[in-house]
Amino acid sequence: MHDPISTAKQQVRKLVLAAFDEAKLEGALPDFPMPDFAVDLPAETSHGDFAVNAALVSAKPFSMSPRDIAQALFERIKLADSLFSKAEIAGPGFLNFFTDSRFCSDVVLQILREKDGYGRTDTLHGEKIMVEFVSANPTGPMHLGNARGGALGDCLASVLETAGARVTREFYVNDAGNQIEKFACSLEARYLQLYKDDIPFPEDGYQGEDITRRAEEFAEINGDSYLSAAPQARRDALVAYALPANIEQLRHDLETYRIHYDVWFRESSLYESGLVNKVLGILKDKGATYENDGAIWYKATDYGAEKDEVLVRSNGIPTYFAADIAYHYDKFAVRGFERVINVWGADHHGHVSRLKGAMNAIGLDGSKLDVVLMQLVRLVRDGEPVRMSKRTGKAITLTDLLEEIPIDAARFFFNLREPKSHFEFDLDLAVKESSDNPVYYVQYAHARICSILKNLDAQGYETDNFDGCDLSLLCEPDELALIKHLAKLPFEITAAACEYDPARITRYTVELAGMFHRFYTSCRVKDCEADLCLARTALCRATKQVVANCLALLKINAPESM
RNA sequence: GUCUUUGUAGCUCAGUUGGAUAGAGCGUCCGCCUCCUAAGCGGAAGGCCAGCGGUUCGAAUCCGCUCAAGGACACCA
Repeated sequence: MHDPISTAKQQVRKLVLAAFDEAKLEGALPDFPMPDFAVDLPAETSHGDFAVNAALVSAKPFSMSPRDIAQALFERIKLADSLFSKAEIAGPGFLNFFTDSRFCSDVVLQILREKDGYGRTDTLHGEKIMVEFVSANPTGPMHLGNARGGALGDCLASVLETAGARVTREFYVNDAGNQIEKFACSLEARYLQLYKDDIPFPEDGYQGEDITRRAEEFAEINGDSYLSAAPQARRDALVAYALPANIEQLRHDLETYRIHYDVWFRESSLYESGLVNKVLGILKDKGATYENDGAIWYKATDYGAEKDEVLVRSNGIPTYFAADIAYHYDKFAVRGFERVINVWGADHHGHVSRLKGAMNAIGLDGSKLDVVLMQLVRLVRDGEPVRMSKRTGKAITLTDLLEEIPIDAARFFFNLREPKSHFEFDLDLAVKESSDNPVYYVQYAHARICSILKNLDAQGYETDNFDGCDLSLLCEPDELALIKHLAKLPFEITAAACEYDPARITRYTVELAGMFHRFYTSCRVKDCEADLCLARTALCRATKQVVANCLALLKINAPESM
């Protein structure tokens, strides 16, 4: 529950502000408030562990040169009893702070103590958050966009949990509305085609083989008994069979992908509970609707939109938009989520402001809804783009993908980049079980550590009890770099949670693996002096713990051997 | 046309919210196993941060315009 980086940053800030107050009292600096300044982690190790730009940002208001301000502050900074052993003025006026060896020792001890709890913070204070993701249409199998959305949403939820939120993972089942109608007509055509020639397939129907397969399954159970049934009854029966089967398939495929939902929320339940009508009533009472051409419209233009939207079609059936407003009413007003995050494909971006506006219109706070827009995936094989339209039926499905590449690789790759990046998924690379593939690089680090510990253990070395271990012996550059990176995990979790970017953790893990491999190459654990050996064993164990914690969060296996 | 995302090494991408000499992986070239896993490590080459202006101590990052690519603009979801 403790973040070493944030703690150190706060201490730096306090030290600088105390020095500033003293300098003001002594007349060395003018009696102005200190402007906001940053405490950064420099990329360059020679710039110390924490860099402060206070002197640069205050140069103008103080009408002084940055170096002079830095000097005045530097002379009054008291490092006694702090986490730092040294401060210095550098470059145009930065104040750089160097951590004491105690900082690194404490980090290793903290990890060994907190074990799989290391990385957790209370940043979000138990906030009740829903993450709704994938929510693929139950009219067919999932595609690669769902694969990305799944890995992203699931890991985002994990990151929020690790940052202290109470998170619900939810799948919105679109089991009502137009696409179900289309689904029914497609199934009906396939069913009839089993028995008759010259049955036309609907022009806008779902052409996937899965539809044909469901129709065949239905025929195996019911035979031709529905040939003579009334069309509506026939379609209802087909949907009553195929829809639950499809939903079960979605659930199964997602479980295979290691995604487990807390709630499967059905769109149809919004009609059954009357919530859609209730929300339409609220909008009407607020005067936010009007009638035109037999349809009920929502005055979106009153709430910042460019044009109005249909809520109820002239045929009396509410639109998806109406149901979505009701759905979000349910999320906030009925179930009391403090924050809701929806992971959507970027092709839905136009819907974001409309929905938020409508939430405001019915008295909710649209700013509590955050939508993570994810750019769609472009699949590439042999350097050629692969089309993935559901309607062509030639789509690569999530299931196809997972048969072709390991789940570890899929989850890793789909979480390697920011949601908003235009993603090019190289199938050939993901399939490769070689060092080109970064997931193996990370897993190998874990396996390597396990192997070291196993060897030490077999030879009678202590690998689990580090009482009295002198961790200050860890002072090689590669050791310090590794420990300082270990220290960043809680900070990275917080950043990933705040920025809705779980890919930060994947990248952090790759960097961590690299630092371990470097440490491994330059520092031998075995065959060195006993105290140093014990300290390095402790560092190995701590590193193993952090790699394992990250991979657990991403739901990627951490192998003991490879 | 309007809105939106993106443009950084040959390729795929980072860049800690405006900081110091712009980084990593892959690919290319050159090295490193008598030794805890070489699925590893080190080094070299590779850049007008799409372009032009602006804001200030300081810009890949912020604000305009231009160019290029993806996406959205339904009584679909």
